[in-house]
Amino acid sequence: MNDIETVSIDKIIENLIYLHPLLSKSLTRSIRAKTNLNPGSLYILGMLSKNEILSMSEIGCKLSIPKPHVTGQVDKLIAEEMVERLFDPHDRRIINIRMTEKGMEDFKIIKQDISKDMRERIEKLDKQKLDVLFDSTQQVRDILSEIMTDSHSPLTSCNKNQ
Amino acid sequence: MNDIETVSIDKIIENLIYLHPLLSKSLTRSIRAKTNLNPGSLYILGMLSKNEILSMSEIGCKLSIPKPHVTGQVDKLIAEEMVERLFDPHDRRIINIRMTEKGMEDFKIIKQDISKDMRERIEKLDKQKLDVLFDSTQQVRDILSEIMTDSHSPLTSCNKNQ
DNA sequence: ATTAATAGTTATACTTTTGTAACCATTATT
DNA sequence: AATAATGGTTACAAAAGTATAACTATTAAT
Repeated sequence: MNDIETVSIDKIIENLIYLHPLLSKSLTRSIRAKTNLNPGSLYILGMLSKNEILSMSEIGCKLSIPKPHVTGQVDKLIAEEMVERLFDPHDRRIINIRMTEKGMEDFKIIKQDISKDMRERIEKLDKQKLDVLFDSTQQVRDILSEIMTDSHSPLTSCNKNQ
Repeated sequence: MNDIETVSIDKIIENLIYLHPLLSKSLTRSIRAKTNLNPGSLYILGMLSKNEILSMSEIGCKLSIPKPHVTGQVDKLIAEEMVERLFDPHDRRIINIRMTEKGMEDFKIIKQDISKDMRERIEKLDKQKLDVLFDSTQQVRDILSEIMTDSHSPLTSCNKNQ
């Protein structure tokens, strides 16, 4: 790793640190204002929309949520009938979670609702900046999703008490 | 706003929603583990490193933090001697905040500390992906910083009781 | 001069998030 | 068969963020 790359990494991290509160406030605020769900359970929905079936542990692993917290969040989603438990025939300890049809429909609407404020801001951008934002968020997402979740590494990294 | 642009906006928002928990867990966890500060006060430092001087209200405005909360967070930073109060000669109601030398040095070290875990992951990327991540985080940051903070709009949008 | 508005603080209550320890049921190991 | 490890739950405590009302000091408006 040479000097130029080290400087790049510093800058990347600085960008991410700066970016986070901007996203955080906007998202959590509108999630709370416009849905009955809390941010955490919504992120589980997001993860389930990318991975059709996940066990409780896998959810905790991918989102870095301690296991007891996963139980609570999923309970809320089940109460709303947005996800369902599937019992694993091969290992009766495992409980798999999958979105229901209702969950997918609701999630779609929720995403539109919570994005309303942000949408109004984004709509003011000119075509060129819109394209840039589109491409760059996609790239950040792809790369971070690759390195930040632990799903690509052996299960051992997720076997802690979380 | 045509259909293609609408679809782009949907996708951008989906990307940001997905991105958020990935950043959130990693950052807040290491902030707690490696500093005496809480995430909120660190975000204030981040904002002050981009805007040399900000009043209490402007801080709350830019980070969407209610005013009483700003007081508490800044108090913590002052206790650590990382920021200082400057009294405005033109309007004695206003208290401006600026990072101290110590604050800048500490902040630099803190950033390195909390980025350690993330750095290890980013370092595994090949040169090409590193460059892409560098450019795209920069672009997301520039554009979001433009539209997500209220600093570009008339003060009226920040004069609520926050 | 009086009133209204602004900047910031104090105090309080509340919700959300986070962390941890102990526990049960099931499966794997020896 | 006994023990250890895993997946998940329950329960509780601590930390952080959020919201609101009431207050002081200062400035602006009439």
